[in-house]
Amino acid sequence: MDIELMLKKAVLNAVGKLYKQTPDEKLIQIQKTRKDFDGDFTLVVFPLLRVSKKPPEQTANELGEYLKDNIEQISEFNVIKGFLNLSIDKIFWISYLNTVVQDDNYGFIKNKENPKTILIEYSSPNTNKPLHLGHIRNNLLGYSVAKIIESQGDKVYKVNLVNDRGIHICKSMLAWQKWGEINSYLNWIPINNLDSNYRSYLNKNNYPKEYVQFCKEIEKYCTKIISGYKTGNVRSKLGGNEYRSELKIIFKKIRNRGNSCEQLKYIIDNVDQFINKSTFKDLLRKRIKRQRKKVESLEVIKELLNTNITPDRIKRKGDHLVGDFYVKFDQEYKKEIEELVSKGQTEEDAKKNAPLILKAQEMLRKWEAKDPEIISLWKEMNHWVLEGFDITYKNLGVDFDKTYFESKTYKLGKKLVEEGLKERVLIKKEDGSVWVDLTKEGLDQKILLRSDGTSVYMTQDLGTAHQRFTDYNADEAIYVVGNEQNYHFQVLKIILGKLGFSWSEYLHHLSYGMVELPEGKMKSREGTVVDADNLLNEMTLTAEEMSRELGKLEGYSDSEEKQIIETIGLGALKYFILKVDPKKTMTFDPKESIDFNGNTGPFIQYTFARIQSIIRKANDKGMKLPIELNSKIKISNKELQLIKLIYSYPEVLKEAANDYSPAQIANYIYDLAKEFNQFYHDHPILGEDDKSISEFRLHLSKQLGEIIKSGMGLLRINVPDRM
RNA sequence: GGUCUCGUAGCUCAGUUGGAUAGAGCAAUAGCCUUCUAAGCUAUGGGUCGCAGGUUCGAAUCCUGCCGGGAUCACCA
Repeated sequence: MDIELMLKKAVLNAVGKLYKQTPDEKLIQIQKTRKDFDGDFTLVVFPLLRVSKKPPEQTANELGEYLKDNIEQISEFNVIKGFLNLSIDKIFWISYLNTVVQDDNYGFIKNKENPKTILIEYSSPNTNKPLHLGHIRNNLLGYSVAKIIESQGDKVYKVNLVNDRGIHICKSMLAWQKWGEINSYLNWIPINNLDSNYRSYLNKNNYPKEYVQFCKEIEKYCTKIISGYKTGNVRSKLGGNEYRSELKIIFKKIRNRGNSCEQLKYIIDNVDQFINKSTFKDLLRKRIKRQRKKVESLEVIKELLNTNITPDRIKRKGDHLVGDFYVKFDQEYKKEIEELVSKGQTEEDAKKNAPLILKAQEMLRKWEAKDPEIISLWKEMNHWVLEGFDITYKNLGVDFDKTYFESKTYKLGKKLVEEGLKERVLIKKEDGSVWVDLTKEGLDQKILLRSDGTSVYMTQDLGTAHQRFTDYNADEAIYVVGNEQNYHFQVLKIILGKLGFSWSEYLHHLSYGMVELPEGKMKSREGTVVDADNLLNEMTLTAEEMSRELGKLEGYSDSEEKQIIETIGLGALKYFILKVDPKKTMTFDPKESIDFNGNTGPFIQYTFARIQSIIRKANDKGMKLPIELNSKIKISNKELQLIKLIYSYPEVLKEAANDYSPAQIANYIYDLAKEFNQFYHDHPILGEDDKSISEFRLHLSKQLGEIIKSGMGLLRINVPDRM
């Protein structure tokens, strides 16, 4: 039963009876009474004055009297200025709570009539660099909105469109070809810039297996020889003391390099020197025949060091490795531009003429011509990146029903354009390029096919939109894409409309604001990006530190500990991002923004854990929840307030689904948790003597816990039973 | 320059189908752990809702102009 609807009808009825005139339904404004006034629902009477033709206070009083006398659930009313505050009988609220407790999917809509099929695209990464903070917002939003819409009974398909082709990936490929030898890579990659995983990995001496083997071999041979000299087993004619001292020097050099990381670099840098030393080689070859194979294996290792790096060899996440090369490309490209400028070219020309960019463009052409060598490199590098993304997605807790690749879809849309030309919706210019004229819509002209007949981004998006709607027979499609593309989607929608697709009006752009750092925008070229994997890691570390400090991790096994800190760290991050209205630009301060007190994820998780603790204790006591609550008990204002909050949950979900706004759920849950903590503070639950009241409070708490879990679940945030 | 968008407490954000005295958290200060988890609770201070007009019973919310920040306006994606 919807009490608000009932009230509305009652008021309509009352006005008709009292003033002999039925007002427009829109004039009946029922809203929840504000906290600082008595009452549950408020009727704003100002709009009704036209009908009543009496002053506001009098009108309100007359209506109040009538409603109190005629509506069973209305127990009290009061009038302040032009506001009629109505109080609903507490018996109603208690019985409402009763029905809610018995509903396992409270707030969710099941078996909706005519459910819609809705596609939601999010993430849409480029395969040339790892995911960053902006992607985190995108992914969390996309996943959460999908869940929220699903909760309202519609069928949702989550879709990812991976941008795996284009000049950007060629840049990484080219840099890999040029500076990808392991030797070279380890030389230019700034060790300090490597992520913490990699650093700790090096410090643990877990070198790539080839290096480990290499170092071991060298060391083994050398000690063997040296000890041979010492014990006199090696005859002097085989080498003499000169070898011995030489080997000693090599060892000393290696060992003087400080940490293992630098030792490794030193060995790699000087591998030629070691292996080519005739002394060393000859010694191994001639004098220790049995070791012949090992000498050869040294050659193999040398070979390996001169081959190109892969994620496997260095144990670096593939997306990060490819990202390294993207950055490297940019650095070298910049150098070339500077050089050309110093030789007298304008910057603009230099950007076009730099050899590197020309090569990258050539590579793209080869790719389009399906050059086998390029294609296989492209496949390999994309594979690395996608493997890396999968890990990040898994850590974030997001997934997809289907992944589209631009390499397969980029040619789509041409047909649509051709048809558009036939229909004379589009125009062909003299040079053969195809445009759409949007000047009537207050926009510019937009190109759809280049003069050489190839498609642009827009063409492809037209095609994928069409394909998706047909693939899924969808009713709506939502694109979770940053607000920098507002113009693009505006145009996309108009063009699809012009091409005659009626579904174009059901294409929504969920445009979210950028995530900025305190210093301003994130810029990958300037290194001011917050890497997604790093951030997730650091959140967990902070959570661990915090929990230890508070002594919350005592008495847990390692795996329980790990689970708790991950839940908390991730919860803090996800909540922080999702509580902000999607469309707003948000600021993220890595050091200060992430808090565990106040309006945060951990605060809510903590509240949930508290409730679970009470329930555990109740079970221990053998307390059972009654099927039917005693509706005659007295309940406090705080308790009433909590029931009213529970009452509004379904409405919050509905609004959040309509507005694509997880933030509304986040803020609601925060409210709920805050109110609960206040209630908890001064209402004993298990310690209450009156059994009916104790049962009621336990009931109430349990239900609040359920809603916290359910709401947080829609934000993809887990809640721990204890913390 | 055109178009779009945002501007609320020192900071991060709620609040906008027009409704009562504009709310939280962080930071600051002062309190509360022999009782269900103190990642909690209570209290204090902190505001020209960017500015100026307009619409009306009533404007942070709607309209216009201005100021300030951001995005976008490629035969890039």
